[in-house]
Amino acid sequence: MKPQGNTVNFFQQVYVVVRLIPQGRVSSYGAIGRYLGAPQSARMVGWAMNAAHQDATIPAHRVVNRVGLLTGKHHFQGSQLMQQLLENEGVEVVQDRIQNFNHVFWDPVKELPLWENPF
DNA sequence: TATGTGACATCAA
DNA sequence: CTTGATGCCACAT
Repeated sequence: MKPQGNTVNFFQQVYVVVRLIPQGRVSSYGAIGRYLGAPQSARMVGWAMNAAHQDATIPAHRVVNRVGLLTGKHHFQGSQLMQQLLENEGVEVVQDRIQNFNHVFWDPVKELPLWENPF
């Protein structure tokens, strides 16, 4: 156990939550951070994604910032790959921004009961 | 140990 | 709408 708590676990948590995002829906760094009990650590979520963006089992393209802007698209192989993936799932994207963001937004805190939480 | 960095969030102007 | 500043926490060096 770690007295100071969460190091690797935080990343693992992020991965777990991201994998739970349904197809055709998106979530935000802040929302995931809140779900993990760290509402101020949205940057960590981004960092976790950065560390995991090579992991194909993690749908990183479904994670955007709070306004639905595809801020992380430059980290994908193709400049349009992220948008392509989202549109492929039925998410409308215009000028790197998700349309109807409120409609497709998936907040783990609201949508997800506690059952998936490994803690 | 200290410093810099980041796929963010929020507020002020 | 934009820009700038601040907070946050883990990681890299």
